[in-house]
Formats: sequence, structure tokens, C-alpha cells
Amino acid sequence: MELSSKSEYALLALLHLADRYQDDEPLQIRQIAADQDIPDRYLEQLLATLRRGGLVKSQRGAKGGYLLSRAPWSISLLDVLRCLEGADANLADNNGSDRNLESAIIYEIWVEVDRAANDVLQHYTLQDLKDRRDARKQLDLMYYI
Amino acid sequence: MELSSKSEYALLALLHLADRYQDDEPLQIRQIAADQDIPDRYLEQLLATLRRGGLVKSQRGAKGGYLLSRAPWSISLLDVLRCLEGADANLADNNGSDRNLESAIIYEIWVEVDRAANDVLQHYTLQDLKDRRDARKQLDLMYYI
DNA sequence: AGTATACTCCGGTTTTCCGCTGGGTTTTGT
DNA sequence: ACAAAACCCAGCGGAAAACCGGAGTATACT
Repeated sequence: MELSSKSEYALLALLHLADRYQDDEPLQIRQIAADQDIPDRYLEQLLATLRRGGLVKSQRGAKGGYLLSRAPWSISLLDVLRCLEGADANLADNNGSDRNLESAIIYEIWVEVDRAANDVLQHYTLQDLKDRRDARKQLDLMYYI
Repeated sequence: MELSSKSEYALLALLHLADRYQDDEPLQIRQIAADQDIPDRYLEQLLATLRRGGLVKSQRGAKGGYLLSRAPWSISLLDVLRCLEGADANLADNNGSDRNLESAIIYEIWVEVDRAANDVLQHYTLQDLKDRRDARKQLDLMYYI
């Protein structure tokens, strides 16, 4: 139930990329890392994972950087988190089918918990995050005036 | 999103205790540990935590052991998990209120995810687990005949 | 062509946490 | 008195998370 730094960093970066989805100017790691105060070498790894997962595409060389490969409204938060933890690849995924009855029951409940969480994550997209942030910005501005 | 051994062990132990909630004969750590194949020294710690959380009470000395301090239907799985992770005590719990706007938004979503998961956990009690297990036992028996 | 800029790949390090173990103390029934 | 249990505290080993570094490679710009 803990939001890892990994997930947060990735989402922040993707939000950044979503902001300039229109123009095809790529955004550099250094840029994102500096803006959001994220260790750049670590962000690099995460973006590499996201690239392998097909969520972003990269442009190498000078003037290079990263771009969102799909539209912001087509990328759910579940997509992102799945991509990140899918990289760790829990191959030894104990489904608990071999354990005793009590453990199996507990595992069943856990599946329900997981589904409930995933339902929420699936229904939010990067665009939703962007919209919510922009709305909040607007609001803060109004209070200021 | 991972069911820890800690949580599973605790639930298994509580389920055991729920089974003999009627009689006031306490159940020993060794007993539970042996039945469910749990390292007893570790289980000891977990039960201590559950005791401090008020979910079980203990009887010291010979013929001692543990008893459920409340009725099985009044203890939700959320109660149990909260008790366990509350012990770790994330005192430095960053509510993200100090961070920037983007992080705050992400944190908000995470709160929703957490609530969705907790809703499921809250609505299952130890009694529910017990009932479900017993029903499953019944079912297996029928298949056997 | 040459150079600066950026990603890419691969590995190493540090820190943190989980699961687990051990030693010694205190309480209680017989 | 003795044994059986909970209690308390402290540490350990491995794995994962978080982070850093270096050498290589692709690309743009001049």
C-alpha cells in the first residue's frame, strides 16, 4: 500500500512528457530530473523501462530525448505501474494454489483487494492527471487574485 | 500490492484463535506455528504486536497462550493489517502536502486507491474467513463422497 | 568530418526492509 | 522448586529499492 519513489518518479516524468505531447520536440532526462528534483541516473533507468514497455519512445543524439508514444488519454496509471513492476518480473509468482486451505482463502481475498485497487488505477489516465493539475493551478490563481 | 508473509501469518494465527473463541483455553505459539508451518519466533513477534493493538490477549506462564480479545465477527481484515503496519510506525509519513503540485495530485490518487483497497478489507471479518473455509471444507468432503 | 549532445547498456554501491533467529527475563501453574 | 509459557531486545542475511559511473552509440549541427 505504499507509493514507491519509482512509481512517483515515473508518473512525474510521464506527466512532463504529456505536457508537450503536441509538439514533437523531445524532452531530455536532465530537464525532467532538474524540474522535479529526481536523481537523473535513476530516472534514466525508469524511462528505459517505460520505453521497453512501449509507453515512451526515445530520440538519440543531440536534440534528442523522450516522447510519449501514445496519447495521454490512452495511458492509464495501471499501464504505467504494470510496466514498472512487470520489469521486475515476478516469475516465481506463488498463486497459493499449492498451500493449505486457510492460505488459499486469504489469497482469494487478496485477489479481490488487488482488483479493487486496479480498478481505480485503470480509470485514471495521464490526461486526467494533467487536467486535474491544471484545474488546481487555475484555482490557486483565483485565490491569489 | 503484495501480500506479505507477515500479514498472512498473522491472519492464519488469528483464524486459529477464532476457532476456539468459545472456550477460554488459550492457544500456544508453538501450537499455531507447528500447525501452520510458521517460524515460531517470528510468530511470537507478530502476536506481541497484535496484543499491543488490542486484537488478542495473552495468558502468561504455564498453560498460557493467546486468546482473541474480541469476537471474530468484530475484527476486520483491515483492523489486522492496520495493526501490523501501524507497528512499524511511519512517523515520518510524508503526506505530500509539502511537495509540488504534481506530486500532491499523484498522492491524492493514491489515497483513492488505498481507500478502495481498504473498503474491501474492512468488509471481511475473521468470522467471514472462518465461514468461507468451513464451507470449502464441506464442499471438498462432498466431492470426496 | 568533427564535435557536442543525448540516449544505451552494463555494472557496482549504498541503503533499507523483511523474514528470521538467539539469549536472557518474567510470569504462572503444578 | 520446577517447568512451561509469554516477554523483551538485539542482531543477522539476503533481497530489493534507490542511486551512481563509465564506456559505447546514435544523432544533429557546424
